[in-house]
Amino acid sequence: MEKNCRYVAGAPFPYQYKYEHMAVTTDCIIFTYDERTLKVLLILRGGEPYKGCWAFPGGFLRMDETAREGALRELREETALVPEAIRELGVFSAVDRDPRERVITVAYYALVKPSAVVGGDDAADAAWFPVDHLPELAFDHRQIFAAAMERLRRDIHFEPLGFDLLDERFTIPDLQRLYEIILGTQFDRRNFQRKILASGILEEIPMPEALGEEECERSVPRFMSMDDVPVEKSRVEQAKKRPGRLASLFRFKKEKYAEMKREGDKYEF
Amino acid sequence: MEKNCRYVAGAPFPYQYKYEHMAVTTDCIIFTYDERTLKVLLILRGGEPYKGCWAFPGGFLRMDETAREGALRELREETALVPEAIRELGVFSAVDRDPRERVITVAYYALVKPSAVVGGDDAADAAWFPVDHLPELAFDHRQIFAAAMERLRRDIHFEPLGFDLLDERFTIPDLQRLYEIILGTQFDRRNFQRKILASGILEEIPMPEALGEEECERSVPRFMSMDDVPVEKSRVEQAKKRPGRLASLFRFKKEKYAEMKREGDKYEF
DNA sequence: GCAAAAGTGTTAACCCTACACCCATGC
DNA sequence: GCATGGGTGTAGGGTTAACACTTTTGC
Repeated sequence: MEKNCRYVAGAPFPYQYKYEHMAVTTDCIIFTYDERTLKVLLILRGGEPYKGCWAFPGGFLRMDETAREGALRELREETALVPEAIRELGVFSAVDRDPRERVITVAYYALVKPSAVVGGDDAADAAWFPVDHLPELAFDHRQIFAAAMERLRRDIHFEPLGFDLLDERFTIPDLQRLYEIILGTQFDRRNFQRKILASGILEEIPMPEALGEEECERSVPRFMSMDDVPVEKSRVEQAKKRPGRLASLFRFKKEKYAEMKREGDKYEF
Repeated sequence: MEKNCRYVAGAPFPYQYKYEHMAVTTDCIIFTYDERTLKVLLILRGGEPYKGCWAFPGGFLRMDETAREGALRELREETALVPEAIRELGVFSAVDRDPRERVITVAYYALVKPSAVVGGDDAADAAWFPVDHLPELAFDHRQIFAAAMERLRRDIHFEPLGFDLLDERFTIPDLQRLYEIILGTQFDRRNFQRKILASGILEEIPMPEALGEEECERSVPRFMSMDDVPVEKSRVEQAKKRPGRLASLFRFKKEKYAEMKREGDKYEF
């Protein structure tokens, strides 16, 4: 087979090809839900182009990794996050989307719990932004973001994505608020409760256990949006704030959902 | 900005880079529905690698075109087909999927009417294969095909894709068979009819017009699967074949569906 | 006690499913 | 006539949406 490329060790431009090649990058749109707000993770760009602009974490794809692996690697390097699952969002390939050279990007999106946001050292310039208050974004990342929001809205109907955005234990009203934010609609409180419970994927956490909140080490959010102050919202504090009956805590029954999927029962919201 | 690449005119390998680059290709999975069978379009590979194997139409992405444009161009060049719409299926990026060099591919899928299959000269080696009788495929195209089938099954629930696969005029029983093949299920004849009519996206073709079939130039299928003989199935011939009442002809009300989409009414099957 | 938030129950409208029945056509 | 396939109507069960009522909590 005729070779179309060669490597010239020591040359200033050692990778040489018969035909022009483009660069391939990956980008990750990471959502979380905290303080009743849907947020995405952005990185402040330290170098050109778009220096000083915010952008989604990502970078050039290596030769020895798949696009998915590359996306996860860049995300880990830049933010120390390791989401349970990332989903392919699509390819963005406008010819002039990067001023340096022809670059196409494979975008992924993922959902993380607020409690998953810990550690990560080389990411002094990472921050969470509410989805409706994004700064100016580098490259075509505004367009990528729009695609991610639309996709999230579509996918949440058929997969219990909301639970990936909430902490281990959550209340149903909280879950409802999340769905309302994502879908931009309002639901009847009572019907929502019944519907979500009827699906059988929730498990109530009995009271005694629910009260033992103090022992549960709550990790402090690692990245904060600009003018944020970390707020510890234990069940007790939540109760102290405003009147009204305390909501019960629930857990997502992962195994039950996995079983439903195996059996072919389709989850739908 | 520091340059990472250069062009050395006249050199045997004129495109030179500081960092290794991968190649990017596009592939198209084209479905059609003919003779009560769901089929995909394959190209017989004339060169290495996988010479003599069948593969989906596609090729290397150029520097001056988006992935979508590249996919459409390759498809046009190889098969003379110009589908109304192609949808991104996903990126396939296993590191060893191409023996020549590192190649990732952006796959698209599209649906075409049997009548759209005409002309195209440089495609002597293109052929339609029933989806359940595919030959051995080149590269990871078997895996790409599986993804395309799954995707088609998912998408058809929320978009009237079936109509893209049928000719301008079709009967409801034909449409039902198509849905059953794609989804692998059976529907009640009567409920199917009512449901699809209730959606309001079909328009009946009145009898006199429906009978004027002869005038309607039917294009002869351009590509045929191996052991196929072209069969002209006019309404009259269809009637001649087997007993039973003739089914009415319908047309897909494209404008009506576009309007529904604008209004936010979601189509669902 | 009062307002606010959470949880439970009820009813009526709607939709979907499973049929029964009738119409048109070839043999 | 009879078998085959297409088109229309209807009754019953299940689901959903809208709302009333009760419980728990802060002030």
